[in-house]
Amino acid sequence: MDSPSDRFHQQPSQMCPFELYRSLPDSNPSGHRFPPGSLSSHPLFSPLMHPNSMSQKWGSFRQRQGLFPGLLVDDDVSEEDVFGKREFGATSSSQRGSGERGQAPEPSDWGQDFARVKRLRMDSAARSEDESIREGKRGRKSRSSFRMDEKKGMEQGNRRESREGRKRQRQELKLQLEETRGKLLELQRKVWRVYGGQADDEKDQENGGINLDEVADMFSDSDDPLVGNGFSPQRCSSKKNNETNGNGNAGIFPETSVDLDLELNGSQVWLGCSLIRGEWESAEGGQKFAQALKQELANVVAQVIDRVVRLYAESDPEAVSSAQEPSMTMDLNSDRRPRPQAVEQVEALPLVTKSPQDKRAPVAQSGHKDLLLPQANPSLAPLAQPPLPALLPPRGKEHFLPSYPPDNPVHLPLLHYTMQNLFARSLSSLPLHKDCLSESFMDFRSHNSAFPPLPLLGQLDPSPSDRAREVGMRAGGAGMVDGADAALYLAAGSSQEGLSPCHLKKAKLMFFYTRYPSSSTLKTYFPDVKFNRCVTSQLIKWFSNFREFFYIQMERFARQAAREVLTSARERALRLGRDTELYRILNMHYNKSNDYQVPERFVEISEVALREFFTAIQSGRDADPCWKKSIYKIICKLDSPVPDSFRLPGCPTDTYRMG
DNA sequence: TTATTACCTG
DNA sequence: CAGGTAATAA
Repeated sequence: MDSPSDRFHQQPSQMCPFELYRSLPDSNPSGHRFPPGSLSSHPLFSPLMHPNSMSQKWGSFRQRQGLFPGLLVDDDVSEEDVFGKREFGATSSSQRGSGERGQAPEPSDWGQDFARVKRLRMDSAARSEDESIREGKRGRKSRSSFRMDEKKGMEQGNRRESREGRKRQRQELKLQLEETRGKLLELQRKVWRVYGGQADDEKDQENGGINLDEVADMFSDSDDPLVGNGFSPQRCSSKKNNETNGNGNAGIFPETSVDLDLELNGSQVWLGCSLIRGEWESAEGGQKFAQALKQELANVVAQVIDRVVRLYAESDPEAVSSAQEPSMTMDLNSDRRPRPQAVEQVEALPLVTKSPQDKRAPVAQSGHKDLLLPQANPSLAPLAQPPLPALLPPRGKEHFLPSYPPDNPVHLPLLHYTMQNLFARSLSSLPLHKDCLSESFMDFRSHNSAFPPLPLLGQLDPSPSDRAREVGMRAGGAGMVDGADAALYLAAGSSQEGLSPCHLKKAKLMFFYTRYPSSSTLKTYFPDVKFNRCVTSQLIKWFSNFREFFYIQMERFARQAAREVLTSARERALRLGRDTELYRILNMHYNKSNDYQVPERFVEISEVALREFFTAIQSGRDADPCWKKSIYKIICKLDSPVPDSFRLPGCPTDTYRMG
């Protein structure tokens, strides 16, 4: 047999750490990866769904691309800028030259239509400010209220005349709006086709309809019923805009800022990934697309962390100074804190809440650590309860991408947990699917220069996942969110000392590679755990339990095989393919959520163990009270190196498959 | 002594 | 899966 490492390194080669992305263009009939209503399900339009990001990101994108000169006017560019300084038609045609790129549908007529409507709107807006405000308020009033207004108008004929004229103007405007609206909708469809690609087009036939309509809604006046949509937060905010901004400007392009939990620093996303529209259609388009998504997620994560760190810094005056250091570049020297005994105390009492004096975080030098420690404390729950108010000025995400300090694994996990907490909490207020979370976490990992993209995270497990899934929620899961993984992240975030269900899950997956991990190995692969005697022995105990289960199954199936009379049946029973019952049991035990591909190596080792048990039983060695020892010895030597991805905090399982 | 393991039990 | 215990090795 090859050496363990050799054989091990063979198998995971073709795996893609972003399997999810890679499979993006494929249609997914079951649709469980991108359920309707999930933001992630419509990556193209997700920027559009965010009132802010829509205007900023997509706006800047199309500005860069010069795609839709007509639409340009309603973006960040002020109206005066467009109509006052430039002649729209000229602008339109000149931009068209650079913007067409050969394949875009001719948008100039739409743009001109749009400009006409725009002018009309400008005219009416130019009347007077208060008037237009009243106008807007009146916009949705009933006819009776109009009549009341007219009665008042009788008193002053001039006013009435002008009002009549305005009314006509309004109607005209409305008509044109309707017309424009239709064209906009069409335009949206074309944009969708151009950017979404044909595959997505077909894939999203079912939920794509909703999507298109939603986008159309966002670009249209909000007379449409808003009930029953999938994105109530955005939609509601958009509607609010329309109602409060009477003149309807905001209704057409709801770029008005709404304080969402996550505001994306738009241009970074699209500009950062150097995406040219044409590339989306090419073969690599999917991957670029995925990168765009990744980057967007990373941005979100970075900003959220930034905000919460800031928040916490504000809530803890003593930590402010450290929190205002450029983000999370961990102070590696923070361990030379003047009160090392505090650390000792923590380590000695891993399962006990920290003493109040430790929480004080007395020295700014150690601020990062202390800053984040309480995140784990339940008392901090109120921290992120409000939907994260003040938004920080966006910072580059590289500030957050942890340059993972292998020599000092204590700090990063805290950061990681902070992210986990954040995301877990964001779950409640954002329509993000938990897939997004996992991906964003992985995004951090994959951006980590110290650990290049993980090769081990593999393809779908060919074994039937149904049975594996019927277990449902994790047994030990603190299943707050409907997915075990999200819950695990949450749980992991709730204590930086001691072991969480997430750690248990990780340990189980590690068992696929190593049955007999040394304590130093454990320390290496659980960098987010504060190791003390108790925690170490608990981890060791876990692996002991894993082994116990493993060997019990092996012996059981070996005896079962030994009972077979026919040699063929016996041989069959000693095979351990991925379609066998024994495999299913093992997978169920160590990979309950079935979101990790069982390494081939583990299957082989299991079969070795099975056969060893079998031969021992066959030869009657099992009469010896310590007959298993020799088998243990054999299995002990078959440990494989654990993939590097396990060095990172958190579960390495949720990267490529959710369900 | 301490650490690790297997085994048993709940 | 954790607690307890005994055996064993360093």
